[in-house]
Amino acid sequence: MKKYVDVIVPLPIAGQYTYSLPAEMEEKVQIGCRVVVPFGRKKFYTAIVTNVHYAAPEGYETKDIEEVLDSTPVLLPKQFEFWEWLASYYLCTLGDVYKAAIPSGMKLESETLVVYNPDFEASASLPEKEQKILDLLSNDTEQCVTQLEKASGMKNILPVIKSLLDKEAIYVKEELKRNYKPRTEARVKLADSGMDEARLQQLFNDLGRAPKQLALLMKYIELSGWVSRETTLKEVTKKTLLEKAGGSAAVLNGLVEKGVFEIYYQEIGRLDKGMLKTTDINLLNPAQQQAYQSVLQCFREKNVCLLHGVTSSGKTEIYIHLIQEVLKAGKQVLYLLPEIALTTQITERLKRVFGHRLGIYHSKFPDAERVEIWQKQLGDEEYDVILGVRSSIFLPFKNLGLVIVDEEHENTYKQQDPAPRYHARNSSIMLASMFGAKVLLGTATPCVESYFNAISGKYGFVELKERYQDIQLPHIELVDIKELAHQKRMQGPFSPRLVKEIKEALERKEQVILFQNRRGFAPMIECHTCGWVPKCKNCDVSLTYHKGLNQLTCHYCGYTYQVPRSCPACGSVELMNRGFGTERIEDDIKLIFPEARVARMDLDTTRTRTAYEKIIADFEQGKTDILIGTQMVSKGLDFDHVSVVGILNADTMLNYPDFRSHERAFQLMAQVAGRAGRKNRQGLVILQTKSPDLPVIRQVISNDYEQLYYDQSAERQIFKYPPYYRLIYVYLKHRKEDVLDMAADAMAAQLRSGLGSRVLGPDKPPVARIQTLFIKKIMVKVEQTASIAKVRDYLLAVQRAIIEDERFRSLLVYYDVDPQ
DNA sequence: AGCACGCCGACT
DNA sequence: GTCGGCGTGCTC
Repeated sequence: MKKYVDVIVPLPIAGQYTYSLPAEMEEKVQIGCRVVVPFGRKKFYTAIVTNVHYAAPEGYETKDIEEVLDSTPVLLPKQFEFWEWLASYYLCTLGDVYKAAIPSGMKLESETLVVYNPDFEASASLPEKEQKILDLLSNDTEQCVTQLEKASGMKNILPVIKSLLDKEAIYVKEELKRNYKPRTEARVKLADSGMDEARLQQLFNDLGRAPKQLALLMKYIELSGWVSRETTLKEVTKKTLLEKAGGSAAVLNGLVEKGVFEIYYQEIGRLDKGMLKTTDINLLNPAQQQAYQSVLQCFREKNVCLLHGVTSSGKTEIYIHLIQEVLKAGKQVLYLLPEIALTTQITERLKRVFGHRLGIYHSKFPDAERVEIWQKQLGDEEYDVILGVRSSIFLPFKNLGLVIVDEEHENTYKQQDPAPRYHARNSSIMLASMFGAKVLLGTATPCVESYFNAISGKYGFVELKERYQDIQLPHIELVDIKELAHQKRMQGPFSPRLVKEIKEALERKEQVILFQNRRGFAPMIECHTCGWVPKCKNCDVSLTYHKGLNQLTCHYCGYTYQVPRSCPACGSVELMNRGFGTERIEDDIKLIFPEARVARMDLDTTRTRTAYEKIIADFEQGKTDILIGTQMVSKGLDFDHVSVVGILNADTMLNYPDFRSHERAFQLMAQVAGRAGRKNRQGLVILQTKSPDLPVIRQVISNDYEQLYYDQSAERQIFKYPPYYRLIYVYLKHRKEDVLDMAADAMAAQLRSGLGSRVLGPDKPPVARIQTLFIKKIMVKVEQTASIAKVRDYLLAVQRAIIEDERFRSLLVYYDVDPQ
């Protein structure tokens, strides 16, 4: 009987595809293995097998599997179950989940291969370029286009290839290229396997006139342990041999040519083997000890526990003790951190304690490293502790015992743009429940939903109010910049009070952090005469001016524009900058304090991992006096000499049109404020705002999270927001605005017929056009008690009905479940 | 997502 | 008359 497999392809298409198996692959394939499949006319993809069966599909001819890539599954049954849950909960396809879950090195890439046609006879002489390519191919009959380009030294040979193709001198073959190449290391061994004392002596004599080669040989004899007559010689790498013997590669090559040495390549892992020797873990102070015991107590009854600990209360130490406990029981731990908080400070701390049992999964690491971690977790020597970012919830775990979600309130745990739009915190709770594992959520400023779940008894709840080593909380001073601006007493973005405090801090040789949650130079430029503002042609947003590049940039699509010399609307040459971005703050502060050493940390200055680490290291070592930055400066960093923190403009955060804006502003300001003041010294925070009377500002000043929570939760109950209701945003996109409007109205009406007043909108989102597509948003608010499966099925049914209408065929629909 | 097929405007 | 624009539908 013929065997068939059902597979997931890495594309945003619903459903799975069925392929037939050639007889020789029948035994090889298993559920969870990767296979290469032809898809469409000429494409090949790496797909994942979800089912093996004998049921021939009806209605179409199956294609054969091209290749089976694994002999054992790379996707475990629990993982697949988790993928299915994630796709259904977040309303996306399994293909979307697959794309996000698996490191790209484990998927193959299609690359065009050009093949020589030996039967070709030219009827006339070929153009020079074509002949050259053909000659190259006759030597090596299968080469890829990039290879040929390099070998011929010609640029853009595609037209040449095309012409040759038309003449049938060559043809193309679609081949899959393995992205992931194992790393190899060059090693040296004696070419003569039967080497003995006598032959060696002979060799020494022969090399008498080549002292450098002789020295190298002697070093090899020493390093390999040949002298001590060990039965198996030690492996000697080319690198160490050259280093220790002080020879050059040319000397070694000489010996290889004489047939003394042979070079061979050994596949090696990229992963840091880690220190085997680890330090003892720190003892907990009484407050930590008590919190630790309470967490353990909570886990007896509840599966999730919220640990609310003020900044600098030493939560990490509590995590370490818990991990130790779980490891003793022979289970694995997943420790999640938001990307910006995954710094060397924390990785070093954990490495010291867990040594080679710890694996780090970071998106800024090379992909090959992520592939190796994945493979390692499938093997017998898997890491027991994974410290990782959002996507590490997709790693294969065998016996997960605990998930720690540090800084659980961080909204970067929610993936925004490409689907799957999943929340790593919430998804990890599901993942843990599949393993019967526990989840610990830790933060100084819990997200309203988590706090609600904690005080309502759904989660366990532990508080830690004492700061480690009695570090005092900073003193926060409010400065009303609206009043000061009226009196024309502001120096750009700085109040006189802030300038004074910075000056004094610098005189005391202390450091300053300035926080402005906007990158670029100016959020927009404006014509002084007519008020014209340049906008992106693809998106409905004003452009940000970047002085360093002297360009206007769209922060939504990344498109850049030249700065106009004059206003295209009225011709005036008076274009002014409006508002302040981090770049402009940097310029202004340099004018006021020309002596100070200033650094800026935002998305633009930290494109690479090293750049980020350098800025941090310089600041830590006191090489910089003032650090200006976006929210990046607020995360997971402990600096010892910061005495003043300036929050330049709280209003940009507070005015954000979103039900979470006050919660988020509180979290951000509390985190930034926490950077001020260390041992024995109280730090000072200058909080500049135009709305000093807002309750949230008072709550920041008194560090009163509970009051914030009660205000926010009351508001959310009235306006039907989480945690009382579950939110789903339905996004509709279309190239034509009028079609979009009609479709959105039709869809909202149809949704309302089933869900009534739970449906709001359609609305124009703040950015109503991105990358030439117009956008509308419908908001759906459902009761927490409602069946999410029913709501999901209803949404999808309505979507299908709308797409049926031929006017709306090219309408794009996607969902954001539990939007952040 | 790609890619092919198919139907309408500006060019040899 | 055709080349090429993008709107539409399909991929086992």
